Amino acid sequence: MTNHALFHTLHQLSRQLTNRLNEALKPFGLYSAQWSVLFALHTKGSLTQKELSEYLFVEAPPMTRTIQRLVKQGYVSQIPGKDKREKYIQLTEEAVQEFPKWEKAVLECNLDLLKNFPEISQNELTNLQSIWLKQLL
Amino acid sequence: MTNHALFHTLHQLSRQLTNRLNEALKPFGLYSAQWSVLFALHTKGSLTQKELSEYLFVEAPPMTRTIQRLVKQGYVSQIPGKDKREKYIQLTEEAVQEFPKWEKAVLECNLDLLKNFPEISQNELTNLQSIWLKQLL
DNA sequence: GCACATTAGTTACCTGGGTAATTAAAATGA
DNA sequence: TCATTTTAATTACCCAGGTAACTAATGTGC
Repeated sequence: MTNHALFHTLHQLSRQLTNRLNEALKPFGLYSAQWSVLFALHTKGSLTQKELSEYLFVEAPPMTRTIQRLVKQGYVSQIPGKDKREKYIQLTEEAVQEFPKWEKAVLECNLDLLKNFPEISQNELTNLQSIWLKQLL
Repeated sequence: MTNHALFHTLHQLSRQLTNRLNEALKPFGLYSAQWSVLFALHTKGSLTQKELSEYLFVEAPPMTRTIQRLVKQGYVSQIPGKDKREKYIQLTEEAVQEFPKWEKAVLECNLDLLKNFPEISQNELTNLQSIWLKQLL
């Protein structure tokens, strides 16, 4: 069963990457899940929690928690929508100011993670993963 | 930054696979982390918790928890070693009996996950992941 | 032998993600 | 209109994995 190796390796890889990212974000008091939200908001602008959780393929409850932590840290604000069930989430000024530092740290982390892994392999890997993931969703 | 897609996709894939595996194990009251321990013990025989956590690249505390749950369910027993700090973990008779059912469910799950993903691609993916992971550890 | 360092395992507490049940607002339909 | 259903977000409670601090047993050096 070579299958087994496939699943096992993927799991290990995912954990390694998350751990390293958390390490890189530590100086800023941020965690990987928070970063994914901040990054999404930075590229997409204001989003409801529903839109955020759909975009990041995460269920609503963990999204609520991550956002609450970001609110507490002052990096994100919740703005009631016209539909009063919805809450629009957006970066605070402080977050917009700090963002470049965070992004730099993440990019350096990613570069370090990939430094001995040829770019061609990276692209192949991305392609294969995307194809598989698309079939699973 | 195509990098971003690489990390994001890998993370999504890993979560999908874990969720599906948990779904497949649900009828047996088992979870993915428990299965990885049961599988390791089935192929390697008796192992200390230290050996188990090193083999599965998991820290000691989560391993303790997973094992305690397996003990409670009667699928694993802890046997004090000659070195009284160590605990040897091994499958109970019940676990040995049930194992084939569990394995069948997992194999079917894996087959289903891979059914539309060509075998060549599977092998490429496994190779690329292994190479990358080896560089990270 | 005995003080000290190391090691296996545990405990407490954190983030990350999941489901089930709940609440409040909006949409629907007779 | 008003009862019913749907939906966004939350709460409570799981499992998975991480670090820090602790306990108890084993090694080490003097």
